[in-house]
Amino acid sequence: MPKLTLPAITDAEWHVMKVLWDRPADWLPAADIIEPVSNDRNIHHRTARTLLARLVKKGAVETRESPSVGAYLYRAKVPRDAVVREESRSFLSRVFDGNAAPAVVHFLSEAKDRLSPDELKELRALLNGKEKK
Amino acid sequence: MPKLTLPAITDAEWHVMKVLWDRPADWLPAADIIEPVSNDRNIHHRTARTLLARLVKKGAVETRESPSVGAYLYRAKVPRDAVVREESRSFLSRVFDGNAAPAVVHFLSEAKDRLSPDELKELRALLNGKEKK
DNA sequence: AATGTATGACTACAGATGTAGTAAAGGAGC
DNA sequence: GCTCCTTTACTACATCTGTAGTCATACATT
Repeated sequence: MPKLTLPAITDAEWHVMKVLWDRPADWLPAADIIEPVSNDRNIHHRTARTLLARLVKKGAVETRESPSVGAYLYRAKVPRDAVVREESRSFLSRVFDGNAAPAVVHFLSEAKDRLSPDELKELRALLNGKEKK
Repeated sequence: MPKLTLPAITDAEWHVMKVLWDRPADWLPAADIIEPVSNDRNIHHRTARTLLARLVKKGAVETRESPSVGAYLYRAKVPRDAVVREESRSFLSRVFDGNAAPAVVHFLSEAKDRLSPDELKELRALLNGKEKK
């Protein structure tokens, strides 16, 4: 098992990955990926296609021959969670010297007055849950 | 007032900024910045110096003539808070679609069992403080 | 069959990034 | 005063990034 090293996903590439991650189980034709990306971000479809190609090359996306010869189907190969974890880790180490607590405080303060009651409850539960553990 | 647009600080540059941010009020000679950076990260001092120069160029660091002619003293020009806020904002929008709550949950879960009682207390206070507001 | 159209392969290209070398000039030591 | 070291200034350079163009091909449409 070649422990799939997480490829780095750049800013622009994230938009492509998000489309794929929204339907993790489906093999999508190129158009279904390129269109939303190029529309949402007002980017040339050529650009979106390049991003897709780069993601394939770096192993973040896998392909399969499509029924229509000469075309491919695409699917995310790296799981979103893993990438989120890795990005969070590197962000944390860079900006908060690796200390999660200040980061939590920061985001909490920023999000102040924008948290829904449900979210508040969830957070409080997390904090309390910890305690009991 | 030319509302100082925050320059983007790259990964490598962060290490330099951290040294400067540790003593925000002092004008430091180049050596005091370059040495720790190149030692800690095992980087050539030439490289550290280039990073410093780039930071000056992009307006993140300001300089002043030093008593010893031909040399400069350096000081952070952009405040750490502002950069942290901006980086956090862009991270949040990229990785968590701009929603702070999931991010808080994420970091909280990750930090689980590593939070000190004091940190726990602080977080709880923040959550409750919000409520009263 | 002729023509437009989507697709994939390859190319382009400026600016950012991480890494470091060379040149020039002034002070420190002998 | 001559030589060496430090500091700034400038240059180098491969790679990555964001952005997009060209080319050949296979399909779809008329």
